[in-house]
Amino acid sequence: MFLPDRYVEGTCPVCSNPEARGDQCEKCGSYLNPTELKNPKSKITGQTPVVRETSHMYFPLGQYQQRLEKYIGERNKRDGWKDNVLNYCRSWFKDGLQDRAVTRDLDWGVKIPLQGYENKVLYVWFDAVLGYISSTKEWSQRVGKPDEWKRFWLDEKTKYVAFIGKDNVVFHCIVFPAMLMAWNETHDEKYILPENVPANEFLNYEGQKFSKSRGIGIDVQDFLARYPVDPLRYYLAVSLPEYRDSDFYWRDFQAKTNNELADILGNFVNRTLAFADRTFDGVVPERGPLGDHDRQVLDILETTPVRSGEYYEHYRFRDGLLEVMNLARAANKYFNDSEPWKTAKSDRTRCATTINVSIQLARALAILMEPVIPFSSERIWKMLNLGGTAHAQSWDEASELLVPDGHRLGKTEILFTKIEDTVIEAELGSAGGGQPATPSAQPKLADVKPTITIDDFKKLDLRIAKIVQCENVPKSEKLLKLQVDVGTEKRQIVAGIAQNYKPEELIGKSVVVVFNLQPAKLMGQESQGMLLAASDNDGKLVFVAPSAEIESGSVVK
RNA sequence: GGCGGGAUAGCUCAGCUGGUUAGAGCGUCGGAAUCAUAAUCCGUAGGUCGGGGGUUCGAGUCCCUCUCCCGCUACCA
Repeated sequence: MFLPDRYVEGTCPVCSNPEARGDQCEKCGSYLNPTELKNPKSKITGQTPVVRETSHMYFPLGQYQQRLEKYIGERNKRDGWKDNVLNYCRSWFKDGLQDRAVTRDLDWGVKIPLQGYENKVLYVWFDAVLGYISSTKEWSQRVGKPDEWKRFWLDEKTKYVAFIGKDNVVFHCIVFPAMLMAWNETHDEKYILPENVPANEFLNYEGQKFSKSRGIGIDVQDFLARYPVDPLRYYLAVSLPEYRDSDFYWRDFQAKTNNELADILGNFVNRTLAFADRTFDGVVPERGPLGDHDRQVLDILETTPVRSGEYYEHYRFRDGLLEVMNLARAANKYFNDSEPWKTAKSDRTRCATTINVSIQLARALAILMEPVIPFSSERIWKMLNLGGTAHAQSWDEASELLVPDGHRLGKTEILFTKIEDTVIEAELGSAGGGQPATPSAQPKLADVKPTITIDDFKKLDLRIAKIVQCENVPKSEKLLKLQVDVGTEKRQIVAGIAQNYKPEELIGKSVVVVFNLQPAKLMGQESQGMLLAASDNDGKLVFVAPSAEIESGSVVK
């Protein structure tokens, strides 16, 4: 078989690290080809791999370095790229871009659609980015407009922004643009290049990394079956990992939903419409002469779309959203300061003006919040009984007072339901605060291996061994060095169970070992065999032991 | 161990090329108000900007070092 690059191990030509992988040296970070390694060894068998001739297709990435640097420089100047993205790219340019093989000799993956290449597949990141284009083509066929995809990829006026996580910067800033440049050189169809790649950091879950296999995190389907989508969208927008990793905390989710969405935004819309309903029979009252309070809040209304829009244009979503929420806060203050419940009795004109302006504010909020909470925005729009959709309104006209006097309002309803403590506690598990939620999905079992014969099994020589001595392996996090008695002799076994057992608690214990395993060196320590242990999905690990006392060296079969 | 990213108010985070009394949202506490999903509004408190050096007239912001977190990776049960 052809070894995948990463299964070839050898000495790094850059930093002489003896354990560099065929695709990358972990020590110095260099990206390598397997043949660049000195003393290459198969990671599977330990044998020296033989270089077998095969033909691969290469992408001449090196030829594009200058153009890529120019391209990124220009786009940065035009659209302001993020520092972390630029730094990442610079380090690549500094090392010099290398030509990259874009095919692999694997039996899975996207096949090369050419004669003579039946056994080859595309390198995963080469086809993944192309999938962006393929999927729009597929979509346009499905909707019966086979050319519609061209609007996305071939129209110079289209602004292509790649929203990604920090681990994908190189493919979206360097590899994919180079691929598109290469195509554009020789074809009449000219593809557009990313205008910006505002990579985010990572979103974690209750202080831990999201992990599907370990069941850590949220299953969106599952989540949406229990909660409406808008609070999640709001929470994600407000805690987006724009500059550093951030966390999804259930407590925080609850607080943002209750204290911000429901209390500030939802309550303003509600108190305004409820007031209009009761005092003006659900009809927009006439806006009279403006007072100081009116003018103040209208000033804020006027600048909000501009300021917020400015942030959004620069991919600063948290700040953009904060500006809009500040408008909602100002609206509440305005309502308070104007005291319409008093002027309703003392100064009807004044009261009418306050409510009129408040309704204009509600309309503006529906439009300005729409990118983040589209469904709730449409609900506000309906409550205001305005035609069309909030989505279709012009951002810049959000600040105009377009709800006419005498307009009949729709039915008022609660916009956001608060999340009770008990619900959050249930999510966190009865064990209580701060703990990650128990995975709702079934734990994933290890892949089932192919059936073996009894003869295969007989190749294993399993024996009972008693641990007579045990110590930590220096500079290792997982390894313990064991001296075991296997009846006829003593052996040294290195086992990766240091995170689950302390050396002293193992002494005197009987375990099962693989007696005829080829010896290996781990962290410089000779290991003559292998200790059997069981592990679960959370990395918990227990060694296998006989159920009763039995002589060391006994054969397990 | 290697590589990378962090460490700023109780919490979540902003602080650009170093420059006046370090900011926001939420939370705390006190007050006002009562139209509203007990929602709102005002005010208050709270930080040796992880520790220690250094550069500088001046550092959260630059350099060195240490500590601690997190991730990846190597150790493969």
